[in-house]
Amino acid sequence: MISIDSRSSKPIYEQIIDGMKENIMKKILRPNDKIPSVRELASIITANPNTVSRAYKELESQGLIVSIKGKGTYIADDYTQDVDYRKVKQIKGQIKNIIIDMHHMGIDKSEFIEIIKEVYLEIDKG
Amino acid sequence: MISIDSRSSKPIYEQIIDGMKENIMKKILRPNDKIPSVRELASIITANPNTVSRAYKELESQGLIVSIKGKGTYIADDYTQDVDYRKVKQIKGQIKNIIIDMHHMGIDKSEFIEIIKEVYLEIDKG
Amino acid sequence: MISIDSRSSKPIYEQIIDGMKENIMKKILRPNDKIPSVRELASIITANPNTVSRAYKELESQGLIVSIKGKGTYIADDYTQDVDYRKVKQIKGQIKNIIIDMHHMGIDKSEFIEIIKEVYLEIDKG
Amino acid sequence: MISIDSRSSKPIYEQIIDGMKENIMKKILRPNDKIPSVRELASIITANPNTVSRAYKELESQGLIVSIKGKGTYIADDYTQDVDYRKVKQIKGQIKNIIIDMHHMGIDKSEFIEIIKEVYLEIDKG
DNA sequence: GTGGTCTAGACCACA
DNA sequence: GTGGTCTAGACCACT
Repeated sequence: MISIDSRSSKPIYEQIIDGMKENIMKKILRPNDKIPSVRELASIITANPNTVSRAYKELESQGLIVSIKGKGTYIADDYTQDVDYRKVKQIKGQIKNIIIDMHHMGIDKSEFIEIIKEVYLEIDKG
Repeated sequence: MISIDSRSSKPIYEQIIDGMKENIMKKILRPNDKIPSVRELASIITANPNTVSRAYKELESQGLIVSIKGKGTYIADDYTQDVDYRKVKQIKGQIKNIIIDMHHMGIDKSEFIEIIKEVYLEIDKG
Repeated sequence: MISIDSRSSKPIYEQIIDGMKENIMKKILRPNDKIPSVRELASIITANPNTVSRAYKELESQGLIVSIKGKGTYIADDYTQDVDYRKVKQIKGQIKNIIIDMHHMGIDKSEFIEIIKEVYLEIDKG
Repeated sequence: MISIDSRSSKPIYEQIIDGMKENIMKKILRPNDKIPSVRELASIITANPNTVSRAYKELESQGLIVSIKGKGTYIADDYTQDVDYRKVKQIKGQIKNIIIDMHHMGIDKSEFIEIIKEVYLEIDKG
């Protein structure tokens, strides 16, 4: 369900967050679904429960999942967040750097938008 | 020439790299232009020379600038890099995460592409 | 009579306590009314009897309900508690935190008092 | 600057968060002020650095402070957040319970609003 | 058994 | 020295 690359520089807890979000977007996980307990997932991906807990807490603070003491953790009912303009601004900065890198490899605007569309297709397929 | 936000979470050496690349893309810096020495730039942006040095080393290893002992540092002649498929793949991963975050805020494909176009406009203007 | 949100972060026994208090405040439950037994209520709201029992014990220790062995559980005769200054002080602490959070969202004193009044209306209506 | 009650049931990291927010609201801490490093504050309040770190991370994700690796942590420039309707709704639930508790102690609407005003005065004075 | 909190101690990236 | 990440292990509240 979630694949972890322990050799990646991306922190494990972020990989869990991203993996979970991807599963939700692809509707592999749907509202009210139960997800693995902190300890279960930790043992599946051979990570420390605290690491999984941190990811779950972050997902909960973003309103994507709901944790209930003594019962378990569930996908939230309404997982559509409001548009966070601070976040959009930050993402625009990321995109700017990507565009500049692409430019230095000779990839222009239309080619870049093609790449974006490819990624959308990959998400839909995967 | 290069603006540093010391309160950003992005490391200063990366900000220098990105700023330099942006200047090259905007043709503010052209091939064979002389750029400030490590110490000069460090004093201009009030950073540690070690930090500037790290940025220059990175830029040189990417072939964007050339250091000539006893003369100074220059923008490389041919600064168009080859398409590095490993890098493209890594960027696709970044884009995937951005798309998923956007999706959770209710921003779909066409709106996202609009945002990309906005960023292109901002780069051209800026 | 009492609605339980099993996906809330608030413990179920607290939801039972709060629900019971709300019913008393709204005069849906009046002094000497008989309330469901622990097992009955547990089956109604599909909770563990231990959980309901804990809530009843708490309510009884606060003097809001009375259990009579072999007969059942009843709303207490005089359910008006004395003003507990320790509790008022603790609630003031809660309010302080709420005020600070509101302030950071740009909600000032008069707007906050409006919100309080809204809640009073909702309780009267509900 | 921040007082911790280790005997309180409120987690230490929340006490740090609330204390910091209070200091910001009272303008004891102003934008761009440097706050104690994770290790410093941990030693001042005799808590574990991880605990302080968790509080700082939460404050950063709320946009109140900015952490810079290798430099330190600072009060954010613009600490006014948008109105978060999910949070307002959650707070309304808290207020509802407070109102019900107050009612059971014979404290009615106008008296309750008086208490709110008292808290505002205490914050301004303190 | 489930999540929540806390401590202790380690290693890394950055300035 | 500063923050960021991770592990290991402990205790508590809730079901």
